[in-house]
Amino acid sequence: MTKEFKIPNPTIERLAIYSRPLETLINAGVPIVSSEKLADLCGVNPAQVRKDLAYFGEFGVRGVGYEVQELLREIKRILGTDREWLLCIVGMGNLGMSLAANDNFWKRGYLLAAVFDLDPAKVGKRLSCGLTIQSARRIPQEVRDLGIDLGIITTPSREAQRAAELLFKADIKGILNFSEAQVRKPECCIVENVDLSVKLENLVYHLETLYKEKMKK
Amino acid sequence: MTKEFKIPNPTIERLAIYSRPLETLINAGVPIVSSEKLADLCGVNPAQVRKDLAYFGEFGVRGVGYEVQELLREIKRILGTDREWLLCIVGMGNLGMSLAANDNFWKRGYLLAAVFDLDPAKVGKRLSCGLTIQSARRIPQEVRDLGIDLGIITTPSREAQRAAELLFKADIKGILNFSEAQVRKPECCIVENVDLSVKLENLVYHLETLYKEKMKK
DNA sequence: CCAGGCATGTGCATTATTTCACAATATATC
DNA sequence: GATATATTGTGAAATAATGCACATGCCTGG
Repeated sequence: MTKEFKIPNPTIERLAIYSRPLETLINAGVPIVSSEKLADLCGVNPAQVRKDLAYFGEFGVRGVGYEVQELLREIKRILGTDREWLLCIVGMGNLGMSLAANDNFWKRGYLLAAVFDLDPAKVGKRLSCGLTIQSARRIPQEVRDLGIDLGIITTPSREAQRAAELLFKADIKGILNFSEAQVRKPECCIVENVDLSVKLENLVYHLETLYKEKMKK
Repeated sequence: MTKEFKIPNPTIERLAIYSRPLETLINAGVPIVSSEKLADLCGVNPAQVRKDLAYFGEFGVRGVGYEVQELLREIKRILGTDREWLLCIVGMGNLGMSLAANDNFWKRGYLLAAVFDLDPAKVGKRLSCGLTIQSARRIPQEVRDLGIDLGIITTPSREAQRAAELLFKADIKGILNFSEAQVRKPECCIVENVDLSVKLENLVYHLETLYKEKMKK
């Protein structure tokens, strides 16, 4: 099939999800996995798994299942995580520092190439990963020079726009925005927002609703 | 209208999103906001804003707009963030520590009541917020005693299930799971997964796709 | 007190996503 | 080699979410 048309966004997110248990299965030496098993491991519908994969090709063998290693390789190729991506972090507060030190990020072929902060007091500080915090003013230059692909914004909300502008100046292609602010962006740059409290509030809503329903009965 | 039936999940997530610029507008002393303005601030469609709100009542005035303070109050009431929620964090690695210190979380009426770790070496360490890291073994007892509503899992993936089990033992109602592992859970507990690398991979996919398309032309 | 303007609330069409159900096709068994 | 069994790939149905377009109703100014 391999239609390159209109892949649903949820499909992309799930492909990343699928890759987690696949890694585990590889470590466990499991050679083959069925859509049913994989779906179960990810908490989704088996037909969903098959359809998601079918957007990109026929990776399975009927009556058998999917070869685990091959499937993971294909998913990585689809997502683009089979090559190295250079990243930088802007905003070395708690969250920024924690991401810089977070294995889950860096073990998957992402390479943290620079870290910046708007606060002069933080500039010059050395991280355990070997990088030194640079002034955010250096972003346009440094991002270009190093060929950084992607920026992560972990500044306070009020500084997020400024951080973003600096990244735009370097013609950065993508931004992962952990601040709560909506960032105004040029056409050419993709911004993905990750608002951690939204998830928390979502959870609270569902708990509250559950509780209210219980009260009614 | 006030149908309490079948609220779309995306609606809930957006309500939380709407509350961010509303806080800013309040600080700026703006009394009224239109669905168009709010939609613009959040990067969504104005009709969407109106429809989302309409699920829960009529909060606006036709020909005028929404009273900012009242709207925020209503949204908080809907989400359940108008009352205090007690939280605990399990897994005091980089991410756990960073969340514990993250204002965005605690300023919104959430109260961090306890922090735990499975690693004995970390137990006893004191955080800047005043809490002391406790052994995860104490979770069932402590969560009950303090009446903690909600747990945040920031352990490595391989320990996530164990952390979750301990929380289940205390009959916790909700879990925000930052590990990459899918957690098997009983019916009565709501688990919300937040996989930070998924977002990164999503971004990478879109960049890669954009790039490939550019190559074709 | 009425008319004009404006922004909400909402029925309905459209679009997107999920799930079902089954044909297709591989392997294992006899 | 035929048959039973398993599991994929996929069209079509069902479900969910979005966005349009306009009737509705409030406010202002004359």
